Amino acid sequence: MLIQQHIRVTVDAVVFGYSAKQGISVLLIKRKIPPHIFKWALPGGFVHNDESFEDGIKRELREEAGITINYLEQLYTFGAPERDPRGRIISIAYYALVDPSNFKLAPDTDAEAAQWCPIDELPFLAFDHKEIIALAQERLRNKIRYEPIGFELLGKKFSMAELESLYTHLLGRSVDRRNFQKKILSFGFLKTLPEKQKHPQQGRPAQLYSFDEKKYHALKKEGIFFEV
Amino acid sequence: MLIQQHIRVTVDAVVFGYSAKQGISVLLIKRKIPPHIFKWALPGGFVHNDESFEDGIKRELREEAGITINYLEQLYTFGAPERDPRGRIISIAYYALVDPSNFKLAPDTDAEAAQWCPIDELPFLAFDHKEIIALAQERLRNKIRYEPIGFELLGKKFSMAELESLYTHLLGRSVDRRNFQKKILSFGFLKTLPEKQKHPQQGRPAQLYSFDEKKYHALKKEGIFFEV
DNA sequence: CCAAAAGTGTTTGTAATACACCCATGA
DNA sequence: TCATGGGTGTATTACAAACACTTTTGG
Repeated sequence: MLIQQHIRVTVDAVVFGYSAKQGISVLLIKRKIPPHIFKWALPGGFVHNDESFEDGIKRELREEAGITINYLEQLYTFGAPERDPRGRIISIAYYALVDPSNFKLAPDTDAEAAQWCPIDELPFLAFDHKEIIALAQERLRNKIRYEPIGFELLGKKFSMAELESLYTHLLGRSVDRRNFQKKILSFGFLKTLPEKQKHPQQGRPAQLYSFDEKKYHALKKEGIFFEV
Repeated sequence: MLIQQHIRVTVDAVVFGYSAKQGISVLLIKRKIPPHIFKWALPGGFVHNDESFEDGIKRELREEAGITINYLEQLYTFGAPERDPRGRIISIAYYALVDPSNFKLAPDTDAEAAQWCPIDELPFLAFDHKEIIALAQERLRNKIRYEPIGFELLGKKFSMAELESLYTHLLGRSVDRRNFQKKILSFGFLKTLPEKQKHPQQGRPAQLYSFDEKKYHALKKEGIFFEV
């Protein structure tokens, strides 16, 4: 039984960014071709015949937004027969974590505009992209409970308060400052830097930390647990 | 930029079964067409143009083995450009849990033979299927720690010892019999049946239990945690 | 010296762990 | 009555959770 397939394959990315002001944001692009022309959508596009999914994602993100990715992981493959009006098009969705302060958004080819949108203020989105974001958010919320991937959303140096605020946003609830610090430091994958935060807007300058990837990977091998 | 895609899409399933004698097994089929003719492989095949992935999986499993699925979940999509000698063929992998005592394997169309193979005694497998099984096993091991999907591998009635033995196999370590029972019963989603195991080979007959899906789903909504 | 945010320890409750003897059955 | 596997309770330990005052800085 040989059936001629007409299925096309896209990759789409849910790119998460974090800033103290806006909280968790997602990168959206405004479509400049049909279908759903001028609607907001996830960055992504058709996979080339000879490239891996990850290469495809990175190419699209370069083309559409010019960003630097800290973490990239496959999320889920969406393939409902009616999800795209152009015919059978499946989407292999990835999610990515970036530090938005690291670069300026620079839309290039397929997208009219690339923009950060706070996760709680999403506009109407093309295709099933809202569903994809919802799944990515759930995955992220689960994942940070047993792997410290939250660090990928921060810059190289950060204060304990910034880290705590990030987790507060990710978990959707507040945590006790003292218990949080105790727990995080007990893992031993934070380096205490010999410098303090410069020019706080108000109050005492905070100790700065950085993430020690070497120590983290050593810990990870013996199985980490990370409930905060 | 329009690029003509030539990517074909398959679905493959890692079907887990459990028996007291063999432990955790995976369903394999012997290929009767090239490539990798006469090699063992995962059940699966090309997705039809108008069917969902899950429908495709179920159709393939019906055709190739005639089995009844208790649990089915998407695992990962494999798409390395060189993973199939026929060209660019990606595989959307699912994993499934079944109760093997529930049916007899009945190979039909594409497969010469369908057979259970203990997870620790896998033969050479076609394509990247060994990698797929490894990922499925890891996922299963993680998942049973926060959701009681292990029950899908058992029959309707089971003794505490059978359940414990299942978890021992899944987790790859032994657990304390008393603590295990205490923990499991404390969740309250087991029904104590008014009957005992008949004709034990030796020793005292065991109390039988069944899984109470209603209570489980109620619990699940308020977030279950299940470390054993 | 005042406002603002950072830093820090102790107590209490709860859940995980470790551990050993008696019970019911079939041969 | 013996061998085999099933059933059960308690003490200890470790970790999570709750909680408030002092310190440093800039204005």
